[in-house]
Amino acid sequence: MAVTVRFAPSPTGRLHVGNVRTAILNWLFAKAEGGTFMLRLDDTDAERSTEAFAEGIREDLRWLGLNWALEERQSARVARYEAAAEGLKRAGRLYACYETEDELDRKRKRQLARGLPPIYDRSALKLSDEERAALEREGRRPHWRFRLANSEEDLNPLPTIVSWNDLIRGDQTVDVGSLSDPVLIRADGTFLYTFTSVVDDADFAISHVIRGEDHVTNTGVQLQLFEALGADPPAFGHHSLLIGAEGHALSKRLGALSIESFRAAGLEPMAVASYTALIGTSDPIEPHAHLDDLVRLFSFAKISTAPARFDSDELKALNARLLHKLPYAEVAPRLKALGVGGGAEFWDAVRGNLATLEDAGRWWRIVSGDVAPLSEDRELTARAAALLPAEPWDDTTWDTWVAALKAATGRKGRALFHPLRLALTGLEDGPELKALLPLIGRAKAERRLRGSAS
RNA sequence: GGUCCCUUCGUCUAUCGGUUAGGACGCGAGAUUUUCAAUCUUGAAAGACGGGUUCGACUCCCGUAGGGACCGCCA
Repeated sequence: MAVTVRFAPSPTGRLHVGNVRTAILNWLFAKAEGGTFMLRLDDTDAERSTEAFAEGIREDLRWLGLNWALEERQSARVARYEAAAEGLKRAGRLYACYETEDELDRKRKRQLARGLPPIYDRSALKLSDEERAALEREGRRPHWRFRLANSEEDLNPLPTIVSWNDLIRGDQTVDVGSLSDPVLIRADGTFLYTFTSVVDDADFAISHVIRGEDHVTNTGVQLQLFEALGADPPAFGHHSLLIGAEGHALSKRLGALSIESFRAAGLEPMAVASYTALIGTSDPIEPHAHLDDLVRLFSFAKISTAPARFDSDELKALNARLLHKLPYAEVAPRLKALGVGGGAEFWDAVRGNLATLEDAGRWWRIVSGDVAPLSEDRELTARAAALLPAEPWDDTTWDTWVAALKAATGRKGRALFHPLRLALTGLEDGPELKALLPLIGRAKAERRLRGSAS
């Protein structure tokens, strides 16, 4: 069977870590199986869905390198949903309800107050044709519910326990007998996610649905919908959700966790991809330079069922580690775009000190641009300037120079190197001076050691 | 109120009845860099709690506690 998976965000916001974990798990699985990855925009909520968010989501996906073979949007498939709904109505699985949202809300509260589960009581099922007509005359428009199998109400009881073998969680069961019949069609005639998702999964022959564990009960309902629609259901896999570093639900301050913000903070897409693909799995969370590496690692068996903590400090550290191991060839074009020169020699000198790639630009300016030196010990740096060897310089220059300086001043260790670093770079810390010195060059080095900006 | 899921070093996790409970990140130490960072080596660090079952439980069962999810005319 051909593998086809879909990532189905609703364009009501930008992508965040949780979303992206679902996206990348789907993408990785598709690639591992030589299958198809589809982007489906679930925009049935017209109130909140916007084209700007849809484009933002595409942008986020592209930035991560998660390409999709086809794209669909649910708002364009209404005719198809109408046809499917007709079939359900004919089969008696879809029934008209006339309660207002207010009435339903009160009903739920009453049930809860009495210690009962807030389940729809199916009173609409008992309405006579005359009653329905009267309600319609009042101006009420019906919304439609899908009648779940329920042995209590059915003359020919269907089993209420729905089960499947979850790709990640193993054998799962959901008792739909304890669930409300889901509303599939709003009073205004528009369709709800539970329904459109199933119709689409069937129509596009989705073979595997990989999503968050917040959907496990939905799966019970949707499995019944597949059956009612006469469609073969896909396999399901539900991963755990991410929680915050403090150990509580993540959903709160999602803005700070958007992919957009990671990009703005200068994080590497592969750091974000590595982190989201590996967190909550038994593989070590290590930086990988290519999505292919993550594809090779992918396995449902490695995905844990316990919620994992997302820690942005860990993401940042992973980003730094990724940069530290990246060879020059991988970053050369991007360095050029940042206006960074110096070739591989420069990159190898500074990469161990980078938190983001932009930092390379900072070091390039220190090496090639103007730096206001900090004078901690004018006498020492003046002696140092006088002892600077003649050019040409190479990677032995530093050792020769330092040996001479040490002999002349008797200084060593921090007392010797700290003033030199401050004068040469204007900073407390940074890459090895031995590698930096030839990059700075004699003229600049001398002026900086003498205390003038250069 | 109901249903489902989870709980091993600080963090992500391995173990699928018998292990010195392993790895990775982080942390400590050492080496190297005659400074800082990077790098290498090395060390400390864990089975939530209480009951069972068993010759033997991290592993199986029950309970407790804690955490997560769902119960929408959101997705």
